[in-house]
Amino acid sequence: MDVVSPELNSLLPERSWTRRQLSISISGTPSPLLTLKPALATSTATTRTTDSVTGTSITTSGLQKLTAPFTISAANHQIILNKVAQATEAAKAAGAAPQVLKQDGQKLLVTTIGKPGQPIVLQLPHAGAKPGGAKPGGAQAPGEPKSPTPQFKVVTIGGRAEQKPAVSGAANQLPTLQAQQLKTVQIAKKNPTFSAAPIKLIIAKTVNSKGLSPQTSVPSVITGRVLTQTSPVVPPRTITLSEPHSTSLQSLPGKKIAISPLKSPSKVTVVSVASPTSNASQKSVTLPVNVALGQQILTVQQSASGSPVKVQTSQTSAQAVKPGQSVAVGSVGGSQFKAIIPLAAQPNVQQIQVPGSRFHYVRLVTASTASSTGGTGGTGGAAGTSGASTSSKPMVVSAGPVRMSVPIVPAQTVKQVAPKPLGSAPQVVSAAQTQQRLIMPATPLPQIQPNFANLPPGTVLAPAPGTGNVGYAVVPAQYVTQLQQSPFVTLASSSGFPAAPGIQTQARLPVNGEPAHVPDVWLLRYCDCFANGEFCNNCNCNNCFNNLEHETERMKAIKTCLDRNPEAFKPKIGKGKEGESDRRHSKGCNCKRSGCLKNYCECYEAKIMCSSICKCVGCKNFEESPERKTLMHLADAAEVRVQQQTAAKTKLSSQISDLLMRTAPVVSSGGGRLPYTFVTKEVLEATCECLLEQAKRAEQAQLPAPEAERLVLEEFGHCLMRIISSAAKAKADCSSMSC
DNA sequence: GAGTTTGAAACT
DNA sequence: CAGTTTCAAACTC
Repeated sequence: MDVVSPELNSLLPERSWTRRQLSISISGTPSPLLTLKPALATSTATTRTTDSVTGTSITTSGLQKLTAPFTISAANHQIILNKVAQATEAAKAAGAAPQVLKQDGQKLLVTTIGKPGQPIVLQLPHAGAKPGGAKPGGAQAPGEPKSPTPQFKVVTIGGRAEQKPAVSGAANQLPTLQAQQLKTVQIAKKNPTFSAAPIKLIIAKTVNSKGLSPQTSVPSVITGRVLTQTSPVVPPRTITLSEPHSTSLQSLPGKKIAISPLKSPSKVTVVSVASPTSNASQKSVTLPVNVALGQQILTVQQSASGSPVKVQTSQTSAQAVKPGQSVAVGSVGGSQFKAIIPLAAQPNVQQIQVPGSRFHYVRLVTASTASSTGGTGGTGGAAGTSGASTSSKPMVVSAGPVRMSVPIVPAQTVKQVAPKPLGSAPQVVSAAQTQQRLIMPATPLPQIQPNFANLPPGTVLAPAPGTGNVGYAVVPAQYVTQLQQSPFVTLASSSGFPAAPGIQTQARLPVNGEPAHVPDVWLLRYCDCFANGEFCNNCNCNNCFNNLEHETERMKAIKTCLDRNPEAFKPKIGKGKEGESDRRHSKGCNCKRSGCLKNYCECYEAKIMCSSICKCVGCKNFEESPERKTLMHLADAAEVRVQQQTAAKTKLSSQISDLLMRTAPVVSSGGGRLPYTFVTKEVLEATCECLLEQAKRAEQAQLPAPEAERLVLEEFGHCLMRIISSAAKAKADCSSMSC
């Protein structure tokens, strides 16, 4: 479950360590404290760094006792918890809340992901330790005692006693774990800004509601996870990982945030944020932990802006992700994460990819988002989203129906949302600008209520209450381009959804006000782009409605499809049942003639074998099928041949190119280097001079014209002969020199 | 490239 | 649930 190591404090503004509290709450959950699922040993420890405390039981404030032996030593600034796993296992068995060690308001969240019986060492900050560059240009809350920000060398989680640097090399590899999902996300480096306000770290996540525990239960549709630092004085401030300028996230050293998944208490998700101040800030930081089966680890790493981001999961191979791109892990409907990475190139457009959903979403952030100052935390189902010094608002996922939204403008004001170039502050095009047009009254579109679980195109992420005119639209990635090109403008309206306060709707119409033709939904059903939740782009489709110009109609079609089949936009290929590691078709194929050995078969096309849920006839796409084996062999052989041919072609091409380069004489002809080209500009000029000279001689001799022409032609022939002779000689010389 | 085959999706 | 329709991709020639 959600676990936060003390290093999380390094994410926070420079504040007194002893007054600092870290907590994790799920977006939408009222409790500001860490809602740790006790599936694995997790505990929250509040310690006093001035004293050395040893014992076996600490009464927590409202939480459980930590019965495991522990040692808190101020001398070495460590907290050693022994066999916490066992203790927390008991808590788990009892279904109890996470354990907390609490003294003087200082709280450490400890997880025992590792083996039972091995101690957990938490490196506490040294008294008087300096922030260590953790607060570049940060602001501190007025009146707040200025205290050094602790530097955490290491927080070892998972039964490892040795301390490791916060940023380590690739040597720290997770051990091979079965049924474990390792997810590594790098977060683009962000400009550090600071605020003393408490910080919430939100990792949006689509949640399978079935796996939600009471503590993490959120409104049924969507949820998020929030790491919260609470303060009795300053209202909580929320920062999402997606914030392009999220403050302390990148400015504090050594951050490892362990977050447990919402879905299942048996899973543990670890978010590790590398230190940007470290020289190895871009290196992979992997928390060396032993994780039990079924655990899920999400490692969030920080990297310099502009550097590629790698996403590593246990299911998919590493792939390069550009800064600003969203990184998606997991799959829709499961315990997946939606890690939102700031879009470096377009600060006000953040792409969000929902794992497995094949959708590419972007978050549109307006200037008001960036400039808005401070706000109280979220209310009700929606987590707090206001950020005092952040340039963009955290994505807030809320319960209930979610509706597409763009930055909402009060009254009749129209805002055009368009990606801005890198470096430019997010802006909202005001109504006075030329491209703005008032399209339609701000009325809700109740018919557009996509289910966030499915995250169809146009899903809305609502702004937090009290955050002003800020909305978030989750739209397909193509939306970004189309927003730039489209003559349409968006008009948002207030939401009428009681279950989703702040969720707003939008409606779009052509600029000329003409009502868009309602497309035949049927036409969209067979469009792969539409089925994939994408806008058509460079397709050959005629009268295409799957574009931004027909967004309203498209949204209706989406809703129609979802009404008909709530899983219409979910990927067909997913993981099998519990224990089935292989992928399989969610519905199974229905082939009759192809024997499931042609690409007509969706199973075969996905390179998976048919399963028991398939209704195919004469299926030959199973493990022992000789036809399938033969086909596989043939395919492999064909692939080998293609590779060999490609290699041969490449080699031949290279040889020819090399030969031409070596045999080409160094003869300049108009700047070009032409092989065996001797008719250069100089040769031509010389030849012409010879011909002219011959003509002058004929003229001086007063020869008749035909005779003069004959002399000129003869001279031309002599010139050609000399050119040819020179070329042959040069070639012979080149051959003799083996050049 | 045109025509045919095939299966998914939607409809009845 | 079965049959039909429609469609687009896969496939064949």
